[in-house]
Amino acid sequence: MATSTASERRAVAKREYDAFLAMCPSRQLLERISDKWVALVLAALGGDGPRPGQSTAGEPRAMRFSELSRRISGVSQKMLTQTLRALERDGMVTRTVTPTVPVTVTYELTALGHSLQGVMRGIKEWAEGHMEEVLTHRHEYDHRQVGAAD
Amino acid sequence: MATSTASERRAVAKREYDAFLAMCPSRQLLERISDKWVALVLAALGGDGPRPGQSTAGEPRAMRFSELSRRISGVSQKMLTQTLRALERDGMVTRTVTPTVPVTVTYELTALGHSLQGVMRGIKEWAEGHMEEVLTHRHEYDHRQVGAAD
DNA sequence: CAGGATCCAGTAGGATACTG
DNA sequence: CAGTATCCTACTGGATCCTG
Repeated sequence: MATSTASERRAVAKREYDAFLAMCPSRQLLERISDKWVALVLAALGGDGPRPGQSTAGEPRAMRFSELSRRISGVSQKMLTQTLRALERDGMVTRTVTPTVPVTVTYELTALGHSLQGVMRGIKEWAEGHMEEVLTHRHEYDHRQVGAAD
Repeated sequence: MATSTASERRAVAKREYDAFLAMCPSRQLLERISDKWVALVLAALGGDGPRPGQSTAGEPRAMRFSELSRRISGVSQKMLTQTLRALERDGMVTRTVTPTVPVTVTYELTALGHSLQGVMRGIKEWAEGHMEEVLTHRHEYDHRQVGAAD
């Protein structure tokens, strides 16, 4: 509310906000971004993952709605729209409408979105990279249930 | 299953698994860990966040069920149990039962869990650190709806 | 093509009560 | 203390239909 600069406020915020507290706004933000679709949309816009053909992987990139929809297999258009709206509202992506014959809409990461993507990329890559290990643990765990009682 | 080393398998996995694919196991793993409770439990066990009093912040630490429950405000015991079970099954945490008078159960991060926690910590901190910025964007966005039609 | 509006099933998740 | 079991609500999210 005061006339402090953004950097000033943010420095304070780091100490003020605590996601461990149920009532803290940062808790809601954590819930928002702790979402598989958010992770995948950011990853897609961030140029993450194996792309068919060569590409400027790792570079942020504007993508159309249908393009995103194809890339993130299994996402419904409702969820995609919803996720994009939320990300736009939070200032993570920009939505650009080009009034062509059938309208063209592109989404692109903002600086803020890109900073989050950097962090989220780690999550997705961790999941992909530790899959085997986790699968092994699950197998073991499930067998301990039916197996020996020790 | 084979006799390859963990690092060998992981190197392959990195290329095999793709969370963009709906059917890929890594997608399910991404869904699992893209959960606010997972993030908070890992953060708690990882010694994250401002702790009342001084503490060995940043160091993994064994915590009791009730302790976790208190630390993560707003979590129901059902969700906490469920989250801990899932994390245990996936090999992220160990559950230790000490047969004292009222039984004592402690949870602790495994090496695997700790590696994930390192990544997740970024998410939580990002949320706490960029709260102001996001709040500002939301405010702007919401006002564009009712405000001038440009 | 991009997405709003609806309907509706499935499930996440809270409240409560009981147990070793 | 550290759960398990049950009930029940509310929201998630998919499918479908419709519009600019």
